[in-house]
Amino acid sequence: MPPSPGSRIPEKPVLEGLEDKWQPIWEERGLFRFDRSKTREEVFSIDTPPPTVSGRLHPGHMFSYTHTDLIARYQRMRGKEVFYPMGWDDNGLNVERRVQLMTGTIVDPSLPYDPDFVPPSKAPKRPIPISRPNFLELCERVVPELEAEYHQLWSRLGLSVDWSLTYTTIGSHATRISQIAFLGMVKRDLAYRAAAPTLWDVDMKTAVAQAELEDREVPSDYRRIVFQGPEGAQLLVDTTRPELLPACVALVAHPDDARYQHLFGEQALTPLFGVSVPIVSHELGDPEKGSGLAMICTFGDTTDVIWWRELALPLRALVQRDGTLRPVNWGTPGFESDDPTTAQKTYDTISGRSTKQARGLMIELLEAAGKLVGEPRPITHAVKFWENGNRPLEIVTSNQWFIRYPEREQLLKRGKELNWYPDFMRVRYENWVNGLIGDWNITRQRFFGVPFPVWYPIDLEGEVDFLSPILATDDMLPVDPTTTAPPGFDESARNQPNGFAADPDVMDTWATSSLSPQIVCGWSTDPDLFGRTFPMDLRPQAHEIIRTWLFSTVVRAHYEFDSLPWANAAISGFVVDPDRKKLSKSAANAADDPMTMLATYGVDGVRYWAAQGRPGIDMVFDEGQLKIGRRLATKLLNASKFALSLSDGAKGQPIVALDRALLVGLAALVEEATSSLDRFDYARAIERTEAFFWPFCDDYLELVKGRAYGAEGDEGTESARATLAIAIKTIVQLFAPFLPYVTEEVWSWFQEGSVHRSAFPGADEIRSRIRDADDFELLVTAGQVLSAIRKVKTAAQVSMKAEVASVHVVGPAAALAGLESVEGDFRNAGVITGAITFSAGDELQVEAILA
RNA sequence: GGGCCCUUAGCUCAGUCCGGCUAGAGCGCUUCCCUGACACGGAAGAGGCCACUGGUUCAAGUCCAGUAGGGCCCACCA
Repeated sequence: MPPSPGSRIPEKPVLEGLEDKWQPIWEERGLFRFDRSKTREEVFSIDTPPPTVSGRLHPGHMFSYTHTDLIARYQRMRGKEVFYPMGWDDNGLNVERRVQLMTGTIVDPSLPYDPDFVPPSKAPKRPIPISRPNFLELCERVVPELEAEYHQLWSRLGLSVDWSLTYTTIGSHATRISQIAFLGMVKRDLAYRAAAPTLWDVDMKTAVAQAELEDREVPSDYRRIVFQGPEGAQLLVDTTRPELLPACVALVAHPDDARYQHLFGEQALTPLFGVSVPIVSHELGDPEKGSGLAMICTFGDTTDVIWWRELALPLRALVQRDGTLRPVNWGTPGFESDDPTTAQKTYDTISGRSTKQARGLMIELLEAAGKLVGEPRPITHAVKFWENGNRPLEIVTSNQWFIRYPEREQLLKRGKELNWYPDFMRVRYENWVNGLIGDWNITRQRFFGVPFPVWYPIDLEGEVDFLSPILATDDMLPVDPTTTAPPGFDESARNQPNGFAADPDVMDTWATSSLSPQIVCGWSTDPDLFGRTFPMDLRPQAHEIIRTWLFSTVVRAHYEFDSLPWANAAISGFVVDPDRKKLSKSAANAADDPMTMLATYGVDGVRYWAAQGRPGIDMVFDEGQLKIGRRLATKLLNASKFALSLSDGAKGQPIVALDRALLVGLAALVEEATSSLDRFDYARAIERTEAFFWPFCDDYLELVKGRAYGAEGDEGTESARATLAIAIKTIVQLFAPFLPYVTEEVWSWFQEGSVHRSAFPGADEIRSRIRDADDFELLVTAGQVLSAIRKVKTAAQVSMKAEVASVHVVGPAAALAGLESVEGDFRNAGVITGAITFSAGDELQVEAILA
């Protein structure tokens, strides 16, 4: 028997302080602790996105993470044991860059470890070069600080995460899982090492994956270069990259291009370098572009790579990893020339220069030699950048680890198996799958990341064989090959002839993130947990990383388990500013600082705002919505207080027609909220609940409060009290996933335990209290009558408690029959002292005369 | 170049799947009311060629075709 609420309801309930009151209690009681005795059928498991801890916190973080929590709290109330871990993505280039900026350091792998190194308190202008081990130490110190910031925000926001299940993508567990999965794929020949042309960021000096590319429009100039064709003919070739002329390996045109048909199979001579190159045809040649004849260089862009591969052209690579042109001896194999002396003299001018510097010099040289035709023609074209980079990517050839992509059809089939919310997001996945080129390069030439658990043999001459890896054994994992020797070797053989060399690289961050289900569910380490949580129920994430995180996770689960990693993917939208641009991380202002928002509008207010964002739909950041959320929370507090004080110890049954009408609407609401939340459409659920709640306060409460105040034992009074008790309990539960703090507070006034572990209301239970003839319309009509009476008072500019002498209601007979039963409630709510009369008519009309 | 989504009141959005009363809500605005849950409140009101053009239909915000604008994803960038 719950204690009487009267004693527990505060005189003046307020929102302030509810977070500080309840959050520690939830934590202390382990309310969201995962109970691993539950079976897979009883569990709802969530593959939480581990946020990259490198950026400034902004409203978008609260937005999408609230969405997931709404689902988690709902599923928990539906009786599911929710498996809701949280990860930190502290692995990868972004964090590495952040740590470098924060500490004012830069890694120089050639430096020895300095055990006494301490970074200056204020980051210096010029970064201090430090060793790789020193840098890793800094990361280990700084990253937890970054994570603490996020943890503070998440727990304040009321995320019902089980914080004992926290993981990091650089931690030893994630490292071990990444390495086990990697070695397994190598053994099954699903991962392999190869030298290949690779998109390369010359500033960060690392390979960049297709998924991290971004096109940017940049200005450039077309220059028209004169090649010498057969029999001295002049061939005009347009290019934006004249500096790559010495890397030219062929000229190409479309097979149907009449202007060049007679030249296919012939040779041309490059100007200045005198290199003989074939004239070839390929479908990708575009007669509309420039002269229709293009030079193929190794490598200027990804089309060059396609041409080079498909036409089996020779390699004449010049661009180095730092973005400069490497030294070349002209006249030697690979660089044959009709005139090696001129070629060398020309090339020496640009050798060692950056591609940009070389471009200017090459144009001058060509001009001086009379090999340029016409003026530069400025264009703007899309150039590939690393999404966080500053200079265009170059293409260099190096040794990299690749994961083979599954067959396209299989990937598309997985995409169809997955339930997408909203469904149209599947198209993005399919677009990406259909555009895949080559395999997935998972190598990064970085320092802060999961190392490859491999070494390479060194022969007697001291040459490293980078294509014959020595694999770590599973019992060694996690392993850092730069500090541990491979099986069968002693540390003294490191970097020695007939010894070994460590793989110098680390894995791409997605190579680890793609294993998030494996990491959290205990794959290969905790088979019992794995059996209770995998395949997971839900992957919530943003649409921008469908092509990366979602896609790569599907690939890994496909290989490892021949299944999907989860049944459902809920894709949230972005928070955008009023210009429809993604809310910029740099445009910081007080209004969109998360902690300020939470303090100003309360957590429940902020969560209300977030819940407006429907799955997959971007939402404009609007401070007004936060105010509304706060208002709703306050209203819930006050209305609950009132309803509970009236219904204290209610023992009767809802027998009055108006009361039963309310329950009809309530049951329908519960049904709609349930089906919406089952579809991850939390926005609709709260919208419907709110649309029920306000008229409940304004009309129903006003109508019945007089009756509920009545004498104990009176049937009408008992009916109103019983109905209020049912209604307020149900409403509080429906709001609970959205407004966890205020609902928990109200719940504590009249119930034991937490609302967040209570059973979500069922429509059938409510319907068991009503009869078929009951109709919600009665309440709607009664509300209209009440509204009409208020209108008269408003028009007369008098108080709502002004007395009404008489009321005459005209309306359809069916409506009137019910309304007559509400007469007493009208009297109380409308302050009607005189007669209330009814007469039949077509439309509802109300005439009220003030006293 | 291909694709997806969006366009409804000054603002932010429901309603479109499955066509059906006079197109809804909140914010903002105007006027009024301190009534015994709430003034961090309440009441009432003004405000809309549902982007445009055609079609289907007894009936179109809703279905079909096209156009324009915005956003995003993808693409071979000489």
